[in-house]
Amino acid sequence: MARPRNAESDAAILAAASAVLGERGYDGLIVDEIARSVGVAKTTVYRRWPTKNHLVVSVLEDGEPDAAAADSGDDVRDLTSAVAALCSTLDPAPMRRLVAELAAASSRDPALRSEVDRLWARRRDAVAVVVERGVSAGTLSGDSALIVDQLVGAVYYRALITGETLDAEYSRGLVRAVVGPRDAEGTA
Amino acid sequence: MARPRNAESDAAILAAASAVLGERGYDGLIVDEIARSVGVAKTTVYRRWPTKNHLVVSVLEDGEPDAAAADSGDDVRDLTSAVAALCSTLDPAPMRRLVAELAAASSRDPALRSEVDRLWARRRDAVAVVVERGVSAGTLSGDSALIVDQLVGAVYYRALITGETLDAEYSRGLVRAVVGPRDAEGTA
Amino acid sequence: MARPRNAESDAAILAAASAVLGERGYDGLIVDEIARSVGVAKTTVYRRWPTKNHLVVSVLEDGEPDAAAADSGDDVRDLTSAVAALCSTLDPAPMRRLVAELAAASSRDPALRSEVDRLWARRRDAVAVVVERGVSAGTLSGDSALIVDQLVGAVYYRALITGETLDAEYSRGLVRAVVGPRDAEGTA
Amino acid sequence: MARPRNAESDAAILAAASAVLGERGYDGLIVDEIARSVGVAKTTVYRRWPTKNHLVVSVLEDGEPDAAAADSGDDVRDLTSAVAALCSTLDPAPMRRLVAELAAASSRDPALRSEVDRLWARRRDAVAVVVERGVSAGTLSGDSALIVDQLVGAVYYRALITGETLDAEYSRGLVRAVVGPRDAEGTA
DNA sequence: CACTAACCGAGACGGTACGTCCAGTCTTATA
DNA sequence: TATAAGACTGGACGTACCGTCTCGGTTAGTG
Repeated sequence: MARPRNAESDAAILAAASAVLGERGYDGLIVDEIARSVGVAKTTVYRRWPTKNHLVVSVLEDGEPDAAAADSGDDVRDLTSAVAALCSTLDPAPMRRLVAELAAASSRDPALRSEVDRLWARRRDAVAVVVERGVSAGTLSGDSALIVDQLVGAVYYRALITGETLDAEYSRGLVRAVVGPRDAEGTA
Repeated sequence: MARPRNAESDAAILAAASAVLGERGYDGLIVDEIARSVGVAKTTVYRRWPTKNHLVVSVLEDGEPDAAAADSGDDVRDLTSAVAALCSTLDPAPMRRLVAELAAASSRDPALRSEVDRLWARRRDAVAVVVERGVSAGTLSGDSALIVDQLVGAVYYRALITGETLDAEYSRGLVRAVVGPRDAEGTA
Repeated sequence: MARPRNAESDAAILAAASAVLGERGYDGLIVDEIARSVGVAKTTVYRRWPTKNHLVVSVLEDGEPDAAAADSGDDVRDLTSAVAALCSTLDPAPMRRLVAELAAASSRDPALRSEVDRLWARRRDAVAVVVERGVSAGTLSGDSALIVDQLVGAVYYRALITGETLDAEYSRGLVRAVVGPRDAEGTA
Repeated sequence: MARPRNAESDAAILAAASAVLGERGYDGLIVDEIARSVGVAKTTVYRRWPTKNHLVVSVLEDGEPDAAAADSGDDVRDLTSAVAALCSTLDPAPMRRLVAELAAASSRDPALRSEVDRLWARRRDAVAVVVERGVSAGTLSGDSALIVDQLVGAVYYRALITGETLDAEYSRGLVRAVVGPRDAEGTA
C-alpha cells in the first residue's frame, strides 16, 4: 500500500559511511555529506538510523567478521586465534579512534548504550567462549571472567590508550602470559 | 619583563572546570561559561589552553593523586593498592566518560595526543613501578610490561567498555589472578 | 520542492534591524541580538545575508521611498521635491552615520560593493530623471550629469562631512543656485 | 625632568600607518601590528594617540599638501586648481575608503569628531577662499557657501559614493558648470 | 652624583561580536 | 508512505581586535 524503502540506499549509506570513517574518523563523518555523496536525502538517513552514532554502530557491526570460534582441540592455539581476531578488529588507527569515540558517545547517550554494548559483548564473547571451554575442560584454571578481562582488556588498552601495535606476536605473548607458563609450555 | 600571567586565574579555571566536569561531564563543560563563572575573559582561558580538550587534560592531570607507590615489603599488597588507586581515578561514571572522551579527542587531534599520553603514562607507571620491583626481586615472574597490560588493561576495559564496577574486591581478584595462585597464596 | 524560506522571517528581521539601526546605529546592530529578538536562529539570518553589512544594505533598500518623480510641469519645483526627498533619506543623524558606514564597508568588501552601488544609483536616479527631463525640454541648460553631481553631491557632503542641516530651505536654495538665477527667477 | 618621548617613534609610526593605510585600508590597519613592525610597544602608540582613529586622522593631516591657494588674477583658473588639488587628496582608492571610514568613525565617536572636522574644514577652506575672493570681487555671483557645497560636494560624492574618476578634466568641467557659462566663457 | 618621574618593550587582560559548524527536526512537492 | 531538497532551531566553538593594565628596566634632567 505504501512505498517501500529502498534497500540499496541502506547499503550505499553504510558503504559511504564506512569509507569516510576509515579515512577521516568519527567526526570527519558528517551526516549531511554522506547523504549528499550517496545521492540521498538526509531524511532518508535519519529514517533508518535515529542518530549519527547509531549509524556508526551499524557500520561497525556490518564489518564484523562474525567469527565462530575455531575448536582445534588445542585451547591455547584457539585462544590465540580469538585474541588475534579481536586485535584485527581494532587495528587500523581510525578503528581505534572509532571505538574510543563510541565509548564516549555511549556514555553520553543512554539510547546508544545498548546498541554499543551488544557490539562489545559480541567481541568479548568470541574470546570468552574459548576461555570457558578451557576452564571447564580443566586446561585452564581460574575465574574465566577475570581471564577474559585480562586478555580483552589488555588489547583494548593498547588500542585505545597506549596506541601500541597489536600484531600476532603480541597476541601470542599475551595469551602465554595469561594462561601461565605451566599450561602454555606444553603447547607453544 | 612583561606582565606575568595571573596564577590564580589558572587555578580558578581548573577548579571550575573540574567541578563542571564532575557534575555534567565532558560536553557539559562550556568554555564560555567557565570563563564567566571565574570572572575571566574567554580569551584568558584560550591563552592558556588552545582548546577545550587541552583544558580537560589539564584538569585531569591536576587532579592526579601523584601516587608515590607504597613499598610495604609485600609486593602483592602494594600491587593491589596501586591497582585500586587506578580504579579510583576511573570510578565515578563521569570520569569514565571523560577518559573515553579524551581517548577519542586525542586520536583526533595530534596536538593533544602528547598531552594525553603523558597523563596515561603517569597512571600506568604507578602500577608498573610496583610490578617491576616484584619482577626484579623475583617475587613475580614474567614479562613485566605484559603483566602491567593485563592489570591496567582490565581496569580500563571495565571502565570504558563494559561499564562494570571497579571496587576493591575486583582489584584484589584481578591482582591474584594475574600474579598467579602460587605467588598469591602466601600473601592473600 | 524543498521547504521554502519563511518570508515572514525576512520581513521580521528587516524590521527589527531597521528599528535597531535607527535607534543605535550601525554597530549597535548585533546580528545575534536581532535573531533572538525575532525568534529566529542566527543561521537563519546568515542564510539570507552573508554578512551584517549585507543585511544593513537590505534594510536601507527596503526603506526606500520608491519615488516615482512627480511631473508637475514646473521643473524647478519637481527638482526641489526630488532633492528634498533625497535630503529626507539622509536626515536623521543615525542615517547619515549609516551611509558613511556603508560607504566604508563597501570599499572594504567587493562583494558588498555592487549591492550598495545599486542603492546609491537608485537615489541618484530619482534626481537625475528630473534633471534630464529639464535638459531635454530646454528648461535647464548644461551637462545633466554634472548638474546632478552638484545637487546630489552637495547634499551628501552636508550629510556625511559637514554634518549641517538638510532642511527644505537648503534644498530650495541649492536648486536655485544650481539651475541659475535666470531659470529660477520665474518660479521661486 | 622626566625622560622625553622618542620623536623618531612618532614619525616611524605615522609612516608605517600611512603605508598600511595605503595598501590595506582602514581596517587592514591593526594597531598591534603597526607597533610590532616599528619595533615599538603598543603602549607607545596609545600614549600618543588615544585611539586608532586618532592615529588615522594624524596620518591624513600629516600627508596634507598645506596648499596656500594661488592667486593668479584669474579666478576660474585658481578655482580649478583648488578643486583639482582637492581631487588629488581623494584620488587613490584607499584614500577614498579612508575618508569614508573616518566619516563613519567620527559620527560614532564624538571625541574624534572635532579632529576630523578640523581636517575637513581645512580642505574645504582651500576652495572656499578662492570662491569668496571671486564673489567679493564680483567675478562670481551667488551665495559662496552654496557654491562651495556644489564644488566640494560633487567631488566628495564621486569619491565616496559613485567611485568615479577625479581627474583634471572633471575639475575643469565641474568648475565651468558651477560658475556658469557667462562667467566661464571669457576664461576657459 | 643621586634621584625621580616619565618613558619604554613585552605581553596579559577584559570585553565583545563575528561568522562557522553540525546535529537533528520540519516542511514542501513529487513519485 | 518514502523520497529529494533544503530551510530551520539551537548551541558552542575558536578568532579577531580594541584599548587598558602591569611588569621590569631605561633615560633624561634636576637638586
